[in-house]
Amino acid sequence: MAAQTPSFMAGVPELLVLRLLARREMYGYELARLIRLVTREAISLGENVLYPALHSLEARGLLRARRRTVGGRSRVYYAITGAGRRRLRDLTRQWQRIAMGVATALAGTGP
Amino acid sequence: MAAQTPSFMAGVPELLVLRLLARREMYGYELARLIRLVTREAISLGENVLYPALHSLEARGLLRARRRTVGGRSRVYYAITGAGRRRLRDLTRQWQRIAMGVATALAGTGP
DNA sequence: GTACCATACCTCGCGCCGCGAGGTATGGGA
DNA sequence: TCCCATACCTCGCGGCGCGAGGTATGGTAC
Repeated sequence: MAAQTPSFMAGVPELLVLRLLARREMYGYELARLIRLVTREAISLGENVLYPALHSLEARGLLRARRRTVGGRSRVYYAITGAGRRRLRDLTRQWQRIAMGVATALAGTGP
Repeated sequence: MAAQTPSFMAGVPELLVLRLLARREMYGYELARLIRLVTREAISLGENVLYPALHSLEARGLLRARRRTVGGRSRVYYAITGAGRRRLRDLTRQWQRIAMGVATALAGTGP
């Protein structure tokens, strides 16, 4: 019924994850830190958001996961697939369309 | 489980409605058309999205509704309240924070 | 050796909300 | 009379963020 805190976050985790993994292979914990860094603390994804998102993306064939042990630590590295890159392009376009629309509306005359 | 089409639209209707009503009192159907116009077709809110949003905003005291008959047509006009304007400021800040973060992340070197 | 923290992964359940798919009523022009 | 634009509404599905939990291990400090 009542909207408490509309988060504006819908779809953003998927977009950011695909975007960052398009640069290089990474593991979950690393992604979480990098997202905070790269958005200058504006966006912070909890692990309860990040991990389910990664699993979903992998299940849909947009990411590929492989287990590696680095420095005694076991990690799950994720790499973007071809389908993932296509998806990234789509999402980027969608995001820019919406963001442009909102920006235009907000910019209209007056307070 | 699987995300089909993450819409990036969460919270956007509320933000746009408050923004446009901050300029002047309007009725639902008018809002729907104006949103398409003001976002240059980038955003189009169906009435199934708009009306529940208006009801929710009214129930939360962010809008005030009054019935008027204009040219034989019965319309429900909505006006923003003081709480509505405060909410608008909050949402605008939140939106800009997220949008800024995403833009920064997307702008990072190379696709 | 043990307390503690950062690292690194995970799940469950709630609740919000967009959205497809419907429905009703009326005024005005063809 | 038919039809369309206007003007309002509801129900139900399903995605998804997010709070709140849980587990295991390596390194550092006491």
